[in-house]
Amino acid sequence: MEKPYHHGNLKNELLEAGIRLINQEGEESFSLRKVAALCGVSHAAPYSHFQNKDDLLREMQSYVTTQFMETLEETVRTTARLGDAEQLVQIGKSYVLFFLHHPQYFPFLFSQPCMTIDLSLNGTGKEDFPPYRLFSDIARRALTKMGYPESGMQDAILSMWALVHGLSSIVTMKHVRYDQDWELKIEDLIRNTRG
Amino acid sequence: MEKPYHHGNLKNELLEAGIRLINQEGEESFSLRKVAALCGVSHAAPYSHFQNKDDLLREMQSYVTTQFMETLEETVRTTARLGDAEQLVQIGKSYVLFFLHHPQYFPFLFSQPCMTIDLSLNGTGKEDFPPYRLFSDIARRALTKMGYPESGMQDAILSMWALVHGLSSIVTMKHVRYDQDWELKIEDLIRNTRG
DNA sequence: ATATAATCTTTCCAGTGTCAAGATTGAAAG
DNA sequence: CTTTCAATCTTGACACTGGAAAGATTATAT
Repeated sequence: MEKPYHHGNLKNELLEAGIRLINQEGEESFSLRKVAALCGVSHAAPYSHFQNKDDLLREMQSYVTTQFMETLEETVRTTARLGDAEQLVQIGKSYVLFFLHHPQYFPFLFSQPCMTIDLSLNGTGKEDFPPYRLFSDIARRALTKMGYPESGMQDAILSMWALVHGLSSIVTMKHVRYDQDWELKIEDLIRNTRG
Repeated sequence: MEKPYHHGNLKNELLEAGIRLINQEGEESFSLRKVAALCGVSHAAPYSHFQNKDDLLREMQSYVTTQFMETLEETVRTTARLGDAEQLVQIGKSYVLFFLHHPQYFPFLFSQPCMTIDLSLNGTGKEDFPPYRLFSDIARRALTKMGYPESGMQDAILSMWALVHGLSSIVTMKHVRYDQDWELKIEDLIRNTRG
């Protein structure tokens, strides 16, 4: 069983091995050569599939963002019957839990300028970071049904997102001590906060 | 005018040159050797004052945290006459503005596990990240004066801090487009959100 | 079967963090 | 004032990193 010269599925394996590395050791000790070694391939092989290290990291971010979106969309589906306001709470919770379960993903996704979010008034939102866009859509629908005025809509959404995103940031800090159940706490905090 | 063999004030200059580097080029392209070169000193000279690169970075974080605290404490002083609730809003605004004005500081301070925050019930808070502790103290006083029950106090503080911290995170993302005045918006958002 | 393009390896280079050995100097002790 | 010593700084080395260049191998199209 000789190892073939051509790997066959190297690009995907590089992406997944890279993400595994991020999860285990964090962004700091990440290196192209380690990822190549994990795939049993020479240190320059990745350059056939990625322009450079940053390109690999960007595609990894995109890969993780897709996972993130799938998690959120799953939550959208399973909470469809709960009503808009409660669904919004659950999306927020799902958002924070994703990072609670994968703490390394938060700095990985947000330290670098990986995403675009257009908060300008004439922005279409088409190019926005998909998780933000999903949260924003659900929030807008919930607020609209609650009779929230369109004038303060974007601000309200922004402040709710800031809460959820800030909680994610806090929950993923290594040196934050908390002796209770984050999952319960997160839900409480989101539910009891109104923009 | 020969350069003396002994620099005289190298430790402080390394810290300040390092922080200048962070502000200009960000954390990514930061290197010990560049900092040494900026101080006109050999690449191994920093090892007389810091154990290693991480040690230098930690002291830089501590230095920046002190600046941050001075900014917040200045705000505490200048808003003392405004009443507790309004003072809390201004502290929150000051928190976010600090990072709006120094965007590189946010990932620099919070990507790595630089700080301790004890949210457990029996925590004294003595070892907490000072800016969080200051915010927490002001918030507790304001909420108490407003008759907020002690039972939900920590949660309320946490959710307000999450908002402020999350806004800081959002405001410092390079690819967030916003065509209006962040300063006004930040104040609005904090003022109109209630835990 | 041959040519071409894609994929992978090898080799090299500059830059990095870190360590060890030595050079220079300020400050304390005689 | 001289000697000693510890602090500070330099030089040189090492392993590791990202990246470029050139060549080897193999799949695919013609």
